[in-house]
Amino acid sequence: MVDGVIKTDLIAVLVAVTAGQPRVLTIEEGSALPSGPLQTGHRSLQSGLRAWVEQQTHHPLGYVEQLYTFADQQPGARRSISISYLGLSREGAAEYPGAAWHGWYEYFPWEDTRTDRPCLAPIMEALEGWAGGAPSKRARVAGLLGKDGQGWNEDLVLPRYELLWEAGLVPEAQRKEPTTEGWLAPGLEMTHDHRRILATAIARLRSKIKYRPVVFELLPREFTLLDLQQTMEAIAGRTFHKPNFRRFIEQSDLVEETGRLASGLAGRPAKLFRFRPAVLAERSFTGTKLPIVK
Amino acid sequence: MVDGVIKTDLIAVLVAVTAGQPRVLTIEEGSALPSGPLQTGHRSLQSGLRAWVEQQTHHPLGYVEQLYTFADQQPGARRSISISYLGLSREGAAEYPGAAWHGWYEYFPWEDTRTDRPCLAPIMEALEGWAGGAPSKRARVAGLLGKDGQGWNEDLVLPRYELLWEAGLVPEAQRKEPTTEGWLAPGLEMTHDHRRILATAIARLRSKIKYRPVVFELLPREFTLLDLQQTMEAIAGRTFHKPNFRRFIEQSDLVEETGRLASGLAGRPAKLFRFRPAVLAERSFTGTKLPIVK
DNA sequence: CAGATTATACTCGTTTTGAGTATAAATGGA
DNA sequence: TCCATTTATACTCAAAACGAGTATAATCTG
Repeated sequence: MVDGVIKTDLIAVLVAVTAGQPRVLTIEEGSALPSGPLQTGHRSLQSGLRAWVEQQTHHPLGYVEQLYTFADQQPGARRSISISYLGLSREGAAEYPGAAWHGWYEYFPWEDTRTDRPCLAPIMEALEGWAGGAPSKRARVAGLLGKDGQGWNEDLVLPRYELLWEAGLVPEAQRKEPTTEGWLAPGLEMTHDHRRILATAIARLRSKIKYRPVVFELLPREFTLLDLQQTMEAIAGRTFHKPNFRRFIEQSDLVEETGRLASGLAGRPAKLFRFRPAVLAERSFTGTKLPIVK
Repeated sequence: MVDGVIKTDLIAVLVAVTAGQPRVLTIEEGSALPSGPLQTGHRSLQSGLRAWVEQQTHHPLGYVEQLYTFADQQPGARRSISISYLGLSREGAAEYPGAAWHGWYEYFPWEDTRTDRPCLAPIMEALEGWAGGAPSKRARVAGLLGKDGQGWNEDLVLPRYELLWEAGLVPEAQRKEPTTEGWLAPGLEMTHDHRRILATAIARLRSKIKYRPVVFELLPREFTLLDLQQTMEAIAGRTFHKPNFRRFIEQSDLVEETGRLASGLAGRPAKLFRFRPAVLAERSFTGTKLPIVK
């Protein structure tokens, strides 16, 4: 093996939000993300990624941004590099055999604070058992999970996952060094470090949506303000204060009325909006915080 | 050449702030960043980076975070991947032959808005000439450079550099397709795409410093509030309102008094501060905007 | 000791947040 | 038909944060 010469994989986390649930495009029964090796024929990293995703899922790749580059440390085996990407899109009508959309909270049930989280209590208990009397470990658990949801920071998806890994509460951790068969946190598993990559993608999207207008990649051309709010709530895993959310959207000059009304549903019909052209051409939306309900 | 097997380089942007000037560690007379191929002996990407930086500059690598992964598209040549990193540190006393700290505004004179920028007028002029009558190009120029510093967004370092590249105003652009010998923007050049990587690093740091307490990596253990302000100003390339900056720091619970006073300089001696332990253990500092002087 | 220099402490009006209430326009069943 | 239900939209109001100043304190220099 020549120094500096290495196998390179491209991995995609493709996200859509359907009916208030964020979903991720998977292959192999939801246990893996679309991926494949970078090949000589690929003109660029992104076009290589595009080729693999379209071959494996027949889903077109829209907005894409780079996430992170990992090195796999397989002892004995050839080293490999994984370059991961986050893509935003909408769930298509056509399904392709082998490809399926899965709710991302199936993989991270503790990350959805919009509803009650029955899983949280046992996780806290297991983590406190793991931390024992060590003050630094106890502080880490408290800082990442918060006391009864107090001070929950939705951006810390990856540190929380890594904490569960260190505590041996996710099956992936058992793969490398199978210790005592203990209690495991709920949530679907993935091959290799794909679940870790998904955690990275969720964190990135949760953080980015606050200061960059990327939501519109996830919505149809026309939508109601409630659609917009629920899409952002789904991603953040939190609920927002409705009047303040509207004010926030108005102030940021994000959308404009189309003049049409939504129909069919119960209650007073909502106005339909579209994103303003300046927003689509990448604009501010800067710095403001989301009006999260306490 | 086997599919998916590729040469991988590690590149470091090491930043320090000395005497109110941000500096970057370079080799080869300031024309290149420390870098080298990933090797079999390297235990991880970061440890490989560490080895190269220490070999080429004898400077220890402290806080490091990944920046971006590029693919080089050399027609005919073997494809290569570059994984770039941002490191924060302090300028050491010892110098190593071949390694040198250069002010980062030597490479991007137009990015330092703390003082007058005589370079800005000719750059605007050249860009307006390039844009001609095309409205989309004119809008892009106006949005990125602002009208006489109005609405300058310090985070857009990379888009501005790319604009200059497209307009043929940086020498790197001439390397690929040497066109007419026109006027060039001031600023030092670098090999390959190293100046582009530096732009990425500056942008990342400017953005990150607003919502994460990373400054302390750049300051000594004890410092005055003015030291802190000037370090942040150097990075942002802007000046802040002093009373409001102090209020901002107090509110964010970032620092605590050490009880000692700075000595030796003119004027009333300043209290010395240190970062609070909770900050070093990665805490909030979230969302707030910097008190920029208008 | 006077003046320059730097640090630090307040003030004050404006904007932005957080939280809540009131009214409007549809649907659906009694 | 009418009334309860549901959803949308429009205001209100106090607290906190922000932007832009001014005033005072403690040093050094000559």
